Amino acid sequence: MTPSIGLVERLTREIVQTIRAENLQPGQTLPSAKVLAERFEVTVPTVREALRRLEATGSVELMHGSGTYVREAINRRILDNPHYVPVDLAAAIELLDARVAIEPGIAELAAQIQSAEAVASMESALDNALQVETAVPAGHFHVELARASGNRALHEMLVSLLAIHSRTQQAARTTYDRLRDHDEHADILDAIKRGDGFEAAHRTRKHLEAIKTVVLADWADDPQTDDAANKEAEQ
Amino acid sequence: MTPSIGLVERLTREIVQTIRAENLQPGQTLPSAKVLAERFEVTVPTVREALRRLEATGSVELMHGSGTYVREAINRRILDNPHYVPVDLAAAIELLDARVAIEPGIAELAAQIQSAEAVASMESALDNALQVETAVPAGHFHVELARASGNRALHEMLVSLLAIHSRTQQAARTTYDRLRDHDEHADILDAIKRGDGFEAAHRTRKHLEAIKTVVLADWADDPQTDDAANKEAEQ
DNA sequence: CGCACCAAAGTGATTAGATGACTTAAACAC
DNA sequence: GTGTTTAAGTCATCTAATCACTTTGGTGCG
Repeated sequence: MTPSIGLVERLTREIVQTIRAENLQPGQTLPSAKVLAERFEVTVPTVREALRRLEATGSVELMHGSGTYVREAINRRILDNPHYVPVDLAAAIELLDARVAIEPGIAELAAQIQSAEAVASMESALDNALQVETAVPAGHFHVELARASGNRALHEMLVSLLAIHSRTQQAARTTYDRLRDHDEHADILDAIKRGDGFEAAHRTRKHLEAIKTVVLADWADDPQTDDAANKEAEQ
Repeated sequence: MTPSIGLVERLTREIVQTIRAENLQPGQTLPSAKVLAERFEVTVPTVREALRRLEATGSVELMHGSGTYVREAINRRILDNPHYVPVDLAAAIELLDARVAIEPGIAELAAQIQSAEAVASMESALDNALQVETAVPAGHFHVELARASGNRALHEMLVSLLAIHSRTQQAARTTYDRLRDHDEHADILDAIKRGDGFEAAHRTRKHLEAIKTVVLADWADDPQTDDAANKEAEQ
């Protein structure tokens, strides 16, 4: 039924199934390439090609001299393209538009769920943002908000959007006021804690639209050099 | 500045940049592995590892005896995890919930945009669905709807969601009435053509919730064998 | 005893060359 | 002109070896 699928692809699936069968958790190591090669009766280069596939999707990480480690993304459905080359500001705006489209719904779900620990995570994220120069990953308020929705697909989508956004030039240039950001997050969280889904959604939308406005304003003040931007836009 | 990044990862980036620099479009072939090896002054196995990474994310495809082809996903930001092992019905419901959360917003955007060609694509998808046993990919009404939103990130998210859903056992078992599906799609499209974003969003939400109801009903009638399901659920 | 240094083992990284299998298209025969 | 055959190009996989990095455990000095 699967007549002509390559050996590497089959091997990749077998490795994934092995990880799941042996219940290997993120952080744990896989057997060495040599051992895997013997177990699946292939050679080391073939195993390495399979591992490179898994590496590209963040399912594993190959660490020189140390070993091959299972990574979180093995449990993710939605990923960001690690080979995507970010370009223009229009793409950054597009990402913000996407967030405007989906995050209000996420906030509404979070308000309905009302998980205690999720609320705690969001409060924690609220504090962290004021102190550490927290990057995009975990601990980010919007990520915790998405986690609080209880829907892993939505959570993974938002993580992906933010990961892509962080690779954009505009990410660093955006100068959204730290305190204002904090206050608006607090307002959203407040609505969630009250279980007011409608208000949480509304505040989230306004918050993101405000960010978008700032980004656009920054752009107007100091338009970037968009050599590669035009080529991307016309396609 | 990039102290200890592997040779393969660097090579992968260089290949992507080469593709973009030479403006290679999906369907076109890359130079042979041997040529790439000489150009970047590495050996063939190293090139192959880099290509396997790109293959895992759908950016390229290696075809035995033919060549290495550029694929559409090289322009995608959001991907579905090709190594994800689908499991239980709960995950399928989660995907539908995610769609309920984001698709109404997409429909609203589509109604605001009102692209003529996008509307044509949706009408085409409407007809196809009644005739061909169209699978998940292009031509699917909901995919065209997402495309009509004008936001590529949203479009890619929906494609990813549907791709994952298609790999679920429940995908085939869902027996949503073909005619009812068509009629509800037509109703959504009708609202979009009128520019009524609110109504388009509302009808989209109702449509997806109805599908969810049917899936749940199917499950109640004929509960599946969920050996692997429980392990996933408790985590 | 405790700490620093060092050596060895394990592992991944990369290279090298060779063989096999598949695809495509050109050359050829009919 | 059509069909077959042949040859070249390409990916697929293997074998073998060397290099680089990490970790660990010991060894010896203080």
